[in-house]
Amino acid sequence: MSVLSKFEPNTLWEGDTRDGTQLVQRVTEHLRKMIMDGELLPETQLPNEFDLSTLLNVSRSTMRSALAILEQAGFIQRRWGVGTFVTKNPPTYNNLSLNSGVTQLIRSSGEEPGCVELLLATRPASERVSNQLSIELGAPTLVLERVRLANDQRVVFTVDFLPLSLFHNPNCDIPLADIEEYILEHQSFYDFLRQRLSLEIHHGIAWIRPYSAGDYISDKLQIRTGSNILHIEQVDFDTNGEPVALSDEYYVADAFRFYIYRSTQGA
Amino acid sequence: MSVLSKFEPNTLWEGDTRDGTQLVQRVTEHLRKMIMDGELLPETQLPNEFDLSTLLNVSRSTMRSALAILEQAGFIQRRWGVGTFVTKNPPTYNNLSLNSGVTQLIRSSGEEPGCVELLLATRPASERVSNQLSIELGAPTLVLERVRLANDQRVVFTVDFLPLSLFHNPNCDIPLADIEEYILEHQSFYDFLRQRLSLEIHHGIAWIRPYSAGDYISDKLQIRTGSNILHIEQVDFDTNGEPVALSDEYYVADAFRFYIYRSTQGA
DNA sequence: TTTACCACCTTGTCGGACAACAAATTCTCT
DNA sequence: AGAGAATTTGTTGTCCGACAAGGTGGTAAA
Repeated sequence: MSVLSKFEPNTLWEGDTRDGTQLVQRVTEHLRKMIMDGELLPETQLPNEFDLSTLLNVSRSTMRSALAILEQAGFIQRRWGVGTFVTKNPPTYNNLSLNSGVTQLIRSSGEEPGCVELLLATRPASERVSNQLSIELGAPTLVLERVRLANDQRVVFTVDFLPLSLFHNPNCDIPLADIEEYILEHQSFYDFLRQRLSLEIHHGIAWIRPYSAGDYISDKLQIRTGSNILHIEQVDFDTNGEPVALSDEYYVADAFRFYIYRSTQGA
Repeated sequence: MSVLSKFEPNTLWEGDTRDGTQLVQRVTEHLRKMIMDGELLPETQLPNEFDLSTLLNVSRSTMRSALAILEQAGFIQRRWGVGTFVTKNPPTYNNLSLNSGVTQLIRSSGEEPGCVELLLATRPASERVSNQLSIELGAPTLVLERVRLANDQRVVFTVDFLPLSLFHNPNCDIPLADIEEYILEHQSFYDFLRQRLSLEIHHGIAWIRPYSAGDYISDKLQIRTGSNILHIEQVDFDTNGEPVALSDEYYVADAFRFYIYRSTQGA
């Protein structure tokens, strides 16, 4: 009963075609958020599919698609003839499968994000950058270096590369100062891309490797040279599958616990 | 046309209720395998949903659920009113979201897996082990240490912990020698659990961190003390959500490239 | 030549029906 | 009264058919 009531006030989004996202995605997102926010505790049984669909004002088909996605991602488990339950250990915290930015990662760890030693510049694309972003070698790119803070402690050093053509083209011309101002205030590059360029990041592909801090990075993070570092090299793609940004993230060892839910299917 | 023909010989699995797996899962698995094996190349358009469903002999609803899962996992992309396409960069290689064992990881990298310095023993559960496996502190556990080879090169050192009660209880009693023999021949612990104990691993939760090789590990992997190591601590769960095994995997830096597909949803 | 419209193909959503499965309940026989 | 079998109930899994909504390309009109 009390579980049912949690879904009550959601007759929303009926004619809500604002952002073009699909119904299934919005329902999936809604339920995932309820689990991540702790509204639906682990091991609680959800209402049956029919009730759920009527409560959220969608058909059972769409509800089932959403549930299938959530099940594959490890948030819920469905038992034929029994019911649907929130997983015992849903992948809520620091889940690498969810492409949240560094700022949110820090915030979800319950700490206060910050930023120092911001450095904004333009540089010609190196071979690696040009390959990953599918642009010409030497093409001008925007480079954004930041030392990220969690409760005033240096935990991550990030370097972002974006083709300069995104900000400086016949359609728009955004001065670097605007970008710097926005980043200093909001801290999130994703938000900037969405709000100012209406550019939506669809997904990222990350490459994870252990690393040893060189002089430059150890200086940025104020740790000893040779300290353990987790290096994440990530390329972000837009809805069309085109690369948008290349990011290098250097994490101080054990500053965060990164988890991955690994589905055993495909052998 | 040639794309259609690839689905031809699959009127299978109609009355095939062998393992109790759902139709949606089998279809998902089938398509994912086709993509991973290169039968469906990136950016190729799939047949429309109706044709696909008839070709694979399932309803359109089932097909759609499978497609939803594959889309969320980054293998395909659907465009309303246009069609369904294989992603530009499908997460096929060394995808950490798929819980394949080390043996298969090595094999999928095109190298020959091997194993040396196998060590099988029983030890009382430490605090960490007892916590992760939900067993009593000091309860007897099976410990399996292995140095894994890729083309005769030492690349991973793995340590697996399993409650001894799995192998030694009123229902069954498997001597350690049997386990050792099986592992030496087949190398895969997952296979052993499935075949001999009919225990299916449903998923795992991995924790990733950079590490520095101590004396013991550097000796096992024959690298310098203090070398960079990628440490993956993983707990595997069965279908009921109960923990089955705890594994520590120590990867030589850059022996493999680990990728993760990160979906940008949930912000 | 350019533009507006329209037909066609695709995916998205809906609603209902039935099958398969699990658990609780009831019934029956001892 | 107790134990086991049959039934009922509730849930998820699968199927079918219909229509809405978006995209593309061709066609006809301006």
